[in-house]
Amino acid sequence: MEDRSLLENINRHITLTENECALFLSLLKKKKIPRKNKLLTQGQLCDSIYFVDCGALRAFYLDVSGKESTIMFAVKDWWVTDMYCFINILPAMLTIEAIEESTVYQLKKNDLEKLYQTVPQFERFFRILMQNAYIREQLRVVQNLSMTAEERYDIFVKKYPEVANKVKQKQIASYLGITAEFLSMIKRKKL
Amino acid sequence: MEDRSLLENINRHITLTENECALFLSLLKKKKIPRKNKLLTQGQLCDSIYFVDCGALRAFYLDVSGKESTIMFAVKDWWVTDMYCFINILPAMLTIEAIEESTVYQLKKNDLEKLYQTVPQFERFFRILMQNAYIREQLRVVQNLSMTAEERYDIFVKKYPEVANKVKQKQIASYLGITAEFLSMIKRKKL
DNA sequence: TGTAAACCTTAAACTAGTTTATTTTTTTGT
DNA sequence: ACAAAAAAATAAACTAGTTTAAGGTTTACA
Repeated sequence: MEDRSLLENINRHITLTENECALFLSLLKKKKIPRKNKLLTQGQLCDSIYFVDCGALRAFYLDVSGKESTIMFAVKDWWVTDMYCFINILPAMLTIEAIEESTVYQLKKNDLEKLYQTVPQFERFFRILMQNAYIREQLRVVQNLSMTAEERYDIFVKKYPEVANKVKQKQIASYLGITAEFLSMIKRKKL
Repeated sequence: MEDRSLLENINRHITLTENECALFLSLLKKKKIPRKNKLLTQGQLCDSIYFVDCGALRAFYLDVSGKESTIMFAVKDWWVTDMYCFINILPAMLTIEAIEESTVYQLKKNDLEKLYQTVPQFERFFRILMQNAYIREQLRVVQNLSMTAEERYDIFVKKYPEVANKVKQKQIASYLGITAEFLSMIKRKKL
């Protein structure tokens, strides 16, 4: 078995029996996503959540004018989906794209619901997951409201150095809510 | 008993026995917060989460330069706390203030942990609560990144009309991440 | 290995939103 | 009901971040 990182991720918060582990693993489907391919495309029904085993992905919103806003990067050990559309089983607002070749475990909405019923501990696991996600997004809102682009850039690089090294500058800019040109200016100023 | 709105809030997502209900209610402490008083002050240990029975409150972050950023408004049926500091039992980063006289139910962190153990259904309840909170914040991030202040204002008024009518304009401005002066300009333009 | 495409930089003109200051209006506590 | 304080409006000068456009550099893949 080579699903260690996923099980470790789960064991950090709940304790499962052998059988429960086996059941959980049986619901997952391993997927390999080549670089630049999409795990989810805007408009397509979003019925799955994904755990990243390796690689790096980016979730972004494409507005009518063609501008991309990066919502999140997902690297090893992150869970990713378009949560709003996943929960309400709606066509996705977000697109999720592999920045580099990635391997993910897919868990379908129906199977997750089944899981909640047969192994209620997963309610706890996802409660903690959602809690952390909420806290993270709320912190980001505070920062977007109260800080300059430069401050936000510094914090981003400090908080996610592996991501900052891996992704394109224009993608970082679109995560920070600024243009690639302005980010370039910010960086020059630092030299 | 006059705790109907809280129990209805909970029954929307989980089903409790009489005993479980009674246990839950026994952990709550009703608090009346006069207008302009604080439920939580920046720097003070945040060990409770609150359910708003009536009234209206505002959670905001005060930065070093003295600028306030409104993180959320909480009216009837909302849960509110400084989630990051609540979860990690840290001094609060946020201040929560009553905009008008409000009544809340206080639930302490320790009691919530107890509740998770004795009535695991609450894991489900708070899983759903956190999920909704996450989705809400994520949507806000998308809007902050991709929309102008005017668009964000229109959406805010449409989404939370009761709040928009109740709170001061400068508080709405600080929720949108703009100055009160600029919001004033936006509104004039609409006439 | 070459070449097209994507990315990054630079810079000048521009604009959305800020700052500061003054006046008017509304709210509040007594 | 009144005085004081807080909030809202207006306006001019300013600045953080955008837009457009051009040139230079790296990346991808045929």
